[in-house]
Amino acid sequence: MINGAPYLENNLLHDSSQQNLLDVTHIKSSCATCSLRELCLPVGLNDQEIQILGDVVSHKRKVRRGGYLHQSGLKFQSLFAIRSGFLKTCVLEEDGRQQVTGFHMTGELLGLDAISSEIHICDAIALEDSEVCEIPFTKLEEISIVIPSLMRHFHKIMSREIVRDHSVMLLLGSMKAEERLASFLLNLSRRFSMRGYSESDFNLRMTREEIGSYLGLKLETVSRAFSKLQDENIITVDNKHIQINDINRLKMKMGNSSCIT
Amino acid sequence: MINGAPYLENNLLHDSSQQNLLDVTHIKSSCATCSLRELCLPVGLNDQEIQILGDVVSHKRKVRRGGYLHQSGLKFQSLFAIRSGFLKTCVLEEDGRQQVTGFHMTGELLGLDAISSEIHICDAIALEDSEVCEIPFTKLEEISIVIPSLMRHFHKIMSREIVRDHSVMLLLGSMKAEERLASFLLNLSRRFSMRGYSESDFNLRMTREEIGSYLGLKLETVSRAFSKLQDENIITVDNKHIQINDINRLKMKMGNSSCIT
DNA sequence: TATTAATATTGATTAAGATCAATCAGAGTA
DNA sequence: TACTCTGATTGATCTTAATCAATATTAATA
Repeated sequence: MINGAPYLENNLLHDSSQQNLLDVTHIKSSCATCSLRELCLPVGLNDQEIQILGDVVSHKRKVRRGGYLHQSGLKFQSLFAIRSGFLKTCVLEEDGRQQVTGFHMTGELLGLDAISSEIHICDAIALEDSEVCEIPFTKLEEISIVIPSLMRHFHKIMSREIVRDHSVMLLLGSMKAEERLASFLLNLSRRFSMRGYSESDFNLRMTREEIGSYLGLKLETVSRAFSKLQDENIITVDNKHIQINDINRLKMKMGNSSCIT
Repeated sequence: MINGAPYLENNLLHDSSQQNLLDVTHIKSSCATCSLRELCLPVGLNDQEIQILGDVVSHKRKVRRGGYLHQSGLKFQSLFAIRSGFLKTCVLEEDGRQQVTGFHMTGELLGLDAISSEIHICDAIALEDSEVCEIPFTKLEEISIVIPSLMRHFHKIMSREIVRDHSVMLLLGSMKAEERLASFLLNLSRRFSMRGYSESDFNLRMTREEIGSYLGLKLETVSRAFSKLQDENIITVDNKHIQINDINRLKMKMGNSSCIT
C-alpha cells in the first residue's frame, strides 16, 4: 500500500494519513502491553518482530485537551505514535504568535523533525484528549538493525513526511485562499474516511485562527472562504461542524495545481 | 556539529547546507574510487567504514547544464550526493508551469522524497554543469545495518530536511515579498560561505522566475524586491551578480519571524 | 557580427487578502 | 439569569502583490 500511487493524491496538505496504512492483515499476534494495531509501524512484521517492537513502544501517555505532548526546546528522546485523539504541531514566534505546521490524528507519528538536532523545535498540543505511545528513538534504531523491514518502513515514513511538506509548500506558494481551504477540507475528509469516519460530515477540532495559521491566511479570510463555499452550496458550515455536499465541485475548487483528482 | 544550534539559524529557506557538514577531520583515509570528502555521508566514520561506504557510492555521473539528473515518474533506485555544481528540484504542473521546491549545491543529498513511493515525484535539473555520486539506496540501507553511526547520520539528514521544509512553509505562510527575498539571499550567502566562497559576493545560478517560483512570488515582484534592496544600499544587483553591502540590515529585513539572527 | 530568443526591469492598473472594527453566538462561570 | 470570554462572521478600507504592458538588457546562435 505504501508503494502505491497516493503520493499524488488530492492532498496538497500535510497529511500523515498515508504513513499509517496499518495493513492489519499482516499483524498476526496482538500485543498485550500496547495495542500496536492502530500504529503506523508494525506493517508487515511477523509475530516475533511484533513482539520485539511491542517491548519498545510499551509506554503509553495521555494528553488532555490543551496540554503539551512535547515543547520546543526540550530534549528529544522519543517519537510519539498517536493511538487516539487529535493534535497540532506549531512553532512559537518571538512576538507570541504561533505558526501551525500540522494537524495529526490516530496512527500518525510525531517527532520526526526533532531527530536532527535532538531537541524539539516545535510544540505538540492536543486539540482533544489524546493518547500516544512513546517510542524511544534510540531503541527504535537498535531494533531496526535487527528488523530491516522496520528500518525500511521507517525510512518511507520519513520520506513521506518530506513529500507532504513539499505539497504544502506548493499550496502556500501557488494557491488562492479558497483553493487552500478546499485542499484542507478534502485532506481532512480523506483522512477521516480512511479511519472509518464519514468523509462528508465531520467536526473540526481546530479554530479558524489555527486553520489560517496553517494555510498562511488570516482567520477572517478563512471565515470568508467558508462562507463562500457555503453560498455555492458546496459545503454546509455550522461553526465547527462541516458537511461536504458536493465533493467533486470541492475538488474542482482546488484548481489544477498538481492535484490529481 | 549536527547536534549544535543551527536549526534555528537565519535560514528560513530550504537549506541542505547543514546536512553536509563534512567534518573532514574524521575522515582518515581517502577513497580512491570516488572522493567522499565533499559528501554529506561519511561524517565520523573510521577507515574501514569509509571503505565500505566508498564501494557503494563509487558510481559517478555528470549532468550538463539544463540536463535532468532524474525525472518525475521514473523509478527511484539511488540517492544522489552532489560533488559539484548546482541543481534545482521542481514539480511540473499540468498546465506546464513548474514549481521549484529547492536549490541544491555541493555536498547535499537529493532524492529523499522518492524513498516513500519508490518513484521520483520531482525533476532534478542542473542549473550549471554538475557532478554527482550515485548511491544505490538498497545498498545504503544494507550497510547502515553494519554501520549504525551511518544509519543514525542518515536519519538526521532526513530529519533536517523536514525541519527545513517546515521553515520554508513558515516563510511562505507568513513573510512578505521583501522578507522572503532577504531570507533567500541570506540563506545562499551562508551556504556559499560554508563552502569557502564569499558570503557577500556571488552569482545566482537561477532566473528571477525560478526564485519567484521557489518563494511563492511572481518574477516581477522578485525583480522589484531586488531593486528595493538595492535602492536602500543593502545589496548591489547586476543581473545575476549579487553583492551584499550590509548583511545586518539584510537580516533585519527578514523581520522577527522565527529567525534568530 | 547580426539576429533572435530569453531574461530582467519598470510603470500602470487590478485583484486578493490583510487590517480595522462592529456584531453575534456559544461555552463556561458567578 | 446575567456575565464574561473566546471564537466566528461580516463589512469597510487599505496594502500588497498579481497582472498587463512596454522596454531594455543579456545570452544564444546562425
